[in-house]
Amino acid sequence: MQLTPQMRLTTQRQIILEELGKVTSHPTANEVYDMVRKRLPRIGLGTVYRNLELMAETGIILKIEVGGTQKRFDATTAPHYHIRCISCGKVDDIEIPVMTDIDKTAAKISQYQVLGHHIEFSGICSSCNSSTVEETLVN
Amino acid sequence: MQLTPQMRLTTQRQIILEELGKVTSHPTANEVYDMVRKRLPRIGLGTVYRNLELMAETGIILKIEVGGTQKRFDATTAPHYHIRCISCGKVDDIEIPVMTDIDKTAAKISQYQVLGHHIEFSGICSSCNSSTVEETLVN
DNA sequence: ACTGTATCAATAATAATTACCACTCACCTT
DNA sequence: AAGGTGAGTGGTAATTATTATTGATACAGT
Repeated sequence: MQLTPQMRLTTQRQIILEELGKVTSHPTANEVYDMVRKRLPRIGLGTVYRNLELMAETGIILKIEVGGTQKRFDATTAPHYHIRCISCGKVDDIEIPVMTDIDKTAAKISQYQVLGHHIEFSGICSSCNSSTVEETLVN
Repeated sequence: MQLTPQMRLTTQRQIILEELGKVTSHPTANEVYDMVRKRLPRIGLGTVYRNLELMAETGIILKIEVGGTQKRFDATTAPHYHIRCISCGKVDDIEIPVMTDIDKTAAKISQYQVLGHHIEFSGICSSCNSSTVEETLVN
């Protein structure tokens, strides 16, 4: 973990980062909390929020603030796109090559200083797709 | 407004839709509430939320649920992309041609049944850009 | 060991949205 | 046009996700 001089490598931070790195999904703060709590039962939810936010600021992890009501976090910082299941809310990476040129196109036609872009696909994941209509109605 | 048989055309709905249609920005529910309240001072915030959600479901308007903490609404339902100012949170349309082919590419390489995609650019809008650092600190 | 600061866990506060409920009014039937 | 009915409303409470506060604790440098 890239630390600034006054930043401490605490057990909580190590474990939050380790657990986030273990999964390929994009957990919410609460899901990270559940994962970390198995190893650190006394950790506070606020600590998880604070540190995920902090790591996102320093660029160690990625904060995905897209569809859905909750923020999600991603240990992979290299630019990539996401796909969200509209049924269960799960977010996966999608291996579509990143379009580096459209930022320039955007800059030309808009009044904005363009910093980047993100693509989010929406769809239905395989597990939700195999569910029957009856099961979907239960959710 | 496209109504289902048991759906009623109330004054509230008409005015919400009218006011949303007047602006090219993408107001939040609360901003729509402020706009509508000028003509219907006794309208409830819940009514605005309920009807924006309903109109988004029936496809009359578009719900933009991407970056930022609040949902935003758009009277233009034709597919198009957005650009968000990371400083003030404002969302504008961006006139980049919609890529119809990448959904098929996404479908091929993912396990999902792909339904669509959305691109959100991020940047700094002209008014925020012209602000001095001092002014930015005040916000 | 002492002091200053970073971080913690617990909890309170906030922001955005949704749910609830008694009353109202848009629309159908006559 | 008048009456009946249930979808919709406004006001408020509840919920959800997140952030701030606080007092305690741990660590680094002297």
